[in-house]
Amino acid sequence: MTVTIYDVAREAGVSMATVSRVVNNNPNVKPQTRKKVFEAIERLGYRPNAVARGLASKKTTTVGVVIPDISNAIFAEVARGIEDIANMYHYNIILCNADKKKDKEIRVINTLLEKQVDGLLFMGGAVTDEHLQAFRTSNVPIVLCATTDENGTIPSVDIDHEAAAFDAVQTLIKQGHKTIAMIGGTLQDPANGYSRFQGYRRALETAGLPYDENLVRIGNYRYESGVEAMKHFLELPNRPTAVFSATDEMAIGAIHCIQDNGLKVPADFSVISVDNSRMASMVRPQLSAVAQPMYDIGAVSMRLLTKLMKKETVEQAKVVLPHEVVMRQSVGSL
Amino acid sequence: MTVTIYDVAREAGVSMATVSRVVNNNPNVKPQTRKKVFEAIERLGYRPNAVARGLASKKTTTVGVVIPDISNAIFAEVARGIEDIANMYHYNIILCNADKKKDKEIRVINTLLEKQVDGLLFMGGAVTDEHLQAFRTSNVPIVLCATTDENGTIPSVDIDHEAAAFDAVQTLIKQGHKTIAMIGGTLQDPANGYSRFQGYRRALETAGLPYDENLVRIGNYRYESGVEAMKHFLELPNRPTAVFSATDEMAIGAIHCIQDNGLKVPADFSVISVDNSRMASMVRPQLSAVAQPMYDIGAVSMRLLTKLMKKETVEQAKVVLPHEVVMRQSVGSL
DNA sequence: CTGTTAGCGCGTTCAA
DNA sequence: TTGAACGCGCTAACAG
Repeated sequence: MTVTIYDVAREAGVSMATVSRVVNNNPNVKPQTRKKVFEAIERLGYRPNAVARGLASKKTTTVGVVIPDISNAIFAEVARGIEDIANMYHYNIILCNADKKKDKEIRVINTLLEKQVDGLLFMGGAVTDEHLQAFRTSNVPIVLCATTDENGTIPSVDIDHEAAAFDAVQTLIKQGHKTIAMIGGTLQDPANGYSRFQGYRRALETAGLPYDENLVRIGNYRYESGVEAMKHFLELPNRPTAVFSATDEMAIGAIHCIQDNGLKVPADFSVISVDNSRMASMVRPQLSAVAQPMYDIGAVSMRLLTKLMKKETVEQAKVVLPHEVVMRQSVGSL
Repeated sequence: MTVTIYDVAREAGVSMATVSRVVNNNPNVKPQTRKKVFEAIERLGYRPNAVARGLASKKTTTVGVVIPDISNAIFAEVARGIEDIANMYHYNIILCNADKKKDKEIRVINTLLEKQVDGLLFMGGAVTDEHLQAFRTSNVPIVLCATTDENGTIPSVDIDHEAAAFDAVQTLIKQGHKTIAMIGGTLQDPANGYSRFQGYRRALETAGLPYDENLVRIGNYRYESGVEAMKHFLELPNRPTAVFSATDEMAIGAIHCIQDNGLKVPADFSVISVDNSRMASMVRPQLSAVAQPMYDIGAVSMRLLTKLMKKETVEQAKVVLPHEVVMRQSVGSL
């Protein structure tokens, strides 16, 4: 049924070792022999079995990537960056959604390891001791993508979420805003949640502005929770004049909530967020946001992983990519 | 270094066959023996090698999915549907972006086959003879996802793109519109391009409306091409009163173009599209669109693939999922 | 219920 | 430059 390396060897009148050599581009083969083998391969329609190869060579040329949710535009962008670079280095990726749920994450990490991936890209929620434990039982390199572990022992590539949030809020402050609300993520989420909240507080503090817990609402990163949060702010006695959102989607929800209440952005409210997804320029007014280079985060982390897999020495195992605030139309001065 | 099934066997004082049995939940093992084996596994931290298993059993429990572009929200949604069901049936997915480029598609199909995937989900552009050729050399089931081949010989799951477009345009016609423009995709793309264009024409014809090629522009499915197309329409002497877009993104681009020119939707222009992505309700006015059940397309096609992989007989190898027009705010009567 | 024995398809010494 | 032989870690008969 399936044609193997033996069949090719017989057809070409050589040994299987020779076939293996030409398939793997080993230079120690006489050109004429090589030609004979290629012809036999062609004639038989031979397709190398990567599983057998993986067993023999202990390399699968596939890497595992655990991602929170591929249907989330932000992560999908990262995934594309990963796959492009993986492809460039002849790796394939096994993709697993884990929804930032610890149990699911641990589970997929293990099945990925069982499948003998050559490396692992982890994009998840918090990196707990259990994660560390699972990582430790593996002998393949791992890089954290768009996350970091607290003690920073694992290679990672991400932006500085705290600084990004700080810059966003400071932008608002520079425009004269003094009552600034925040729509955040759960503080359990170290990157998008906790760090961005810290940046918000530090910006307030630095400017000598008071912190008011009534001005922060925790959302789930999605559009709807943005409008919910904004509804709350609109009813406040000390209504804010600006809002900082941890994600584009929530920011857009907030903007629409404002507009639906007959108010205007940025005339009545300024809105800024972190992400700068494609959607930011696809709404009116166009959203001002701190740009997170999602594609690059994916690409760079995959590139880093290839180096690790080749056991190359890497100078910088913890890379922090730059962010930048891109001003569009949703922020105005007071 | 790595602990194998032999090590576990020795540690537990049984044969490797027995270890294999308990690992694979074979009932023919005395509970006590099973317990001994589990303990040994625990003690040694044994992790089954899926590659070796794959070689021996000729099954990898992984399926290949070739997708145009994971960073496109529509496809990402399909991918999520695929992965959820795959996960449910204990399959993993190897994801490959192919950008609807034939060469790239053929290439990834082959590497996927080399990796001995148990099945293939193909989501691409046109299914050419070369594709058919590549499919034929494989002996694993294949299902087309969000596409169809013309002669319909390959199992597939999709919506009826022609009918979806027809319904969208007819909605416009029912509101009294008589000059209706279309922003389409390349006619080379059988599903999103050609079929939707055919639906547009049939709707016009059915209503006795003339077809004017000046009223159709080909875009690239993205926002920017939507605004470009709309610019063109705005300058026409016989300016349309409504536009049908093949995708949400282009529709939103058109809406913004209209608004930026001081006109209003739906007062001055009605806009409708096919897709109904999350974005449709995240713009103002909210976009009316024919809903395409992307998640379900992914889920159903993966489910179909599992049946095929189990060699179950499937009644319906060509499933057409229903679409529905969801009216929001971007369509008004003339 | 358990163990023995063949492979699965290929990479890789080691000799020749 | 080539071939023979072994082993990668596991499943799957087949015996017992």
